[in-house]
Amino acid sequence: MTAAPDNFQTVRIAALATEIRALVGKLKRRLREQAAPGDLTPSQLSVLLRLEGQGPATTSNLARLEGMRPQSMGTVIAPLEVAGLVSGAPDPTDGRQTILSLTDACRKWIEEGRAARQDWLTRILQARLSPQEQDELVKAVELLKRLVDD
Amino acid sequence: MTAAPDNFQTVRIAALATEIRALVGKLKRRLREQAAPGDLTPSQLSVLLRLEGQGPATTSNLARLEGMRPQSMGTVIAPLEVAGLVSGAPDPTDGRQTILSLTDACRKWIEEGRAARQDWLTRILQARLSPQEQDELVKAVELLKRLVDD
DNA sequence: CTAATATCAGGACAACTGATATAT
DNA sequence: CATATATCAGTTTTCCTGATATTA
Repeated sequence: MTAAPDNFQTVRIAALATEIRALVGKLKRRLREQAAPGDLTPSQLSVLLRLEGQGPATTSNLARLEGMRPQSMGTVIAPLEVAGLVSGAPDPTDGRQTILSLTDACRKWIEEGRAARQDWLTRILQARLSPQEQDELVKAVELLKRLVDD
Repeated sequence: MTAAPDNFQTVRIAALATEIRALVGKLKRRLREQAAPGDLTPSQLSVLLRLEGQGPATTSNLARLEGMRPQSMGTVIAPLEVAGLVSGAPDPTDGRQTILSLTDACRKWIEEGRAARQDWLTRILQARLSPQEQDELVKAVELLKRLVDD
């Protein structure tokens, strides 16, 4: 009846992993169903955050960092260029590459958006979690980011 | 220069929401790329967990709980029935409905799986998080489940 | 010539919407 | 007849694989 502590730990973690899998699927569905027409996809948001935090990069560069194929990254970025949030300039030393960077309009948009946005996820985070719970969530997101980013 | 505290809070939460969006997209990709051929999708896992925790239910019932259309839930469940993890019996009092419940084989499979599974997510949770960080993550997952399940 | 970047074309998957048969 | 369940069929989205042009 009594399992070894190691085994108990493994069971606990496997259950956590299963919960995370189920949660990711549900969260994804909720985010999509609540999305307004002009909203950015999670992938597009991730790219903008990365360009903001780490400076200009190429398509292949971003694709590697996001764990995605260059072809897929191309389709993620194209709408961002059309929307004027990202602009591409040819690398002067390597004709194959195009250096992508945030436009000034995008930086402004990010700052304004953070202050003004009242979308579904922001609303329920604010309305249904205590400040302490919000802190816990911030920490957990950092943990998961570490695992996913490798 | 100094914003009101409320505004500061809103900015912080909006940033958290953006991080969560980006994280969900990346986690989903990682889970898919690491998935073995016979693995269940997040939706299927979520259904099994729910049937395990709350007992038998119908397709529409599950669809509502998961925030999904009944047609979509049908395609989620069909492979589970083929695999013998879920079985359907006609409701004796309402001929329209089919009551879905876990098979004994599935209960056994869940328990064994939790003890033995060494998939990608379980591995990195175990290898790259301290026990304390694992606890933090468990708490955060509970918080998000509460928000998503409504 | 080999390797890397970027892009074009088509495919797979998991959700979606619309329409239909059946039962309440 | 109005409502609810379940399912058939086709569409959309976002990623994928394979193939190709260009440059290092």
